[in-house]
Amino acid sequence: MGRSPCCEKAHTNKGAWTKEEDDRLIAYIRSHGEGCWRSLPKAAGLLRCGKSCRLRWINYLRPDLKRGNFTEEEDELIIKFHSLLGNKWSLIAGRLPGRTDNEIKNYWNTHIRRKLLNRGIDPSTHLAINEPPTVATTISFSTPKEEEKFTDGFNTKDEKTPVRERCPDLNLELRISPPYQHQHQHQHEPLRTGNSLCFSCSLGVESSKGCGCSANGTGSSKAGYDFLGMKSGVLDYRSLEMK
DNA sequence: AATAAAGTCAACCGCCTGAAA
DNA sequence: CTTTCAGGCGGTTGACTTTAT
Repeated sequence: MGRSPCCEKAHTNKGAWTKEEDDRLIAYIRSHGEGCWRSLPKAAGLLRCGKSCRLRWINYLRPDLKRGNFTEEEDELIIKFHSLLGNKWSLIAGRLPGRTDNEIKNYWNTHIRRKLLNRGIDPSTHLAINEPPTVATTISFSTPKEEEKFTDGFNTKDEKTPVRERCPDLNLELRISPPYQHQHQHQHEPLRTGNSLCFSCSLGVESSKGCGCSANGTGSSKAGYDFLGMKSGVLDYRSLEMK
C-alpha cells in the first residue's frame, strides 16, 4: 500500500510555470516566508502541487540564485566535491553559493561528464578509464548501528566497497577514492582491512594526530597527501553537515 | 529550407527520512 | 511501537533549442 499523493493531482497545473504563477509564488513567499509547502498553493492561489512550488522557488525564483554559465573554477570545484561526495547534489550545491542541486546535477550530466571522459577519467569513479578498478580508500563516519549493515566486509546493497572503519567524533557518510597515482602505492602493500582514513587525516589536518585511523603509522597517504588538491585550502569538513 | 540528431534544462516522479500523532 | 505526513533528495523525462546534414 503506497502513500497517498502529496496533493490533489486532478486539480493542479503541470508543466512550465507561467509568469503569473511565478509572481504569485514570489509575492506569497515574500510576505509569508518559505515553508509549509503543502498548504502554500491554496493560500497563494496557485493550482500547483506543493512540491512543485517548492522546486520552482528553490531552483528558479530564489533571489540569491546566481544563474548564468559556470566558471572554470566552479567546474573544478564540482569535480572535486563529486569525487568526495558522489551524487550528493544538494551537498555539492551547498558548497557553491547561488547554485542549486538541480542546476549542478544537470550541468554535471551535460558538461562535466563529457569533460572528464575527454580527459580519460571515468566520471563515476574519478579514475583513469583504462585502469582496472582498485580498492578504494574508504573514509567513513558511520554510526555503530549503520556499521552492523556491513557484516561481511562489503556493502551488500551496492557494489563491493571495503569494510568501514569508525571515527568516533564525526558522522559523515563519505567514501573517497583517491586519485589513481596515489593508489599505486597501495598496490605494493599488503591489503589491510584498516585501509581507511578518517577525513581529518586524509586532509592532513594536524589535530588528527590522536586519531586511531591508519594514517597514523604506516599509512601510505599520510604525509604529503594533497587530498584532491585541496590541501592548501583545507576543507572544513564539519561544515559538510549542512542546511 | 527542411529535417534529423544531439544537447540542454525545467519539471516531475517516486523513494527516503524524521517528526508528530 | 506504529502509522501518517511533510519535506527533501536523486533519477528521469520530455519539451524546447541548437547544430549538423
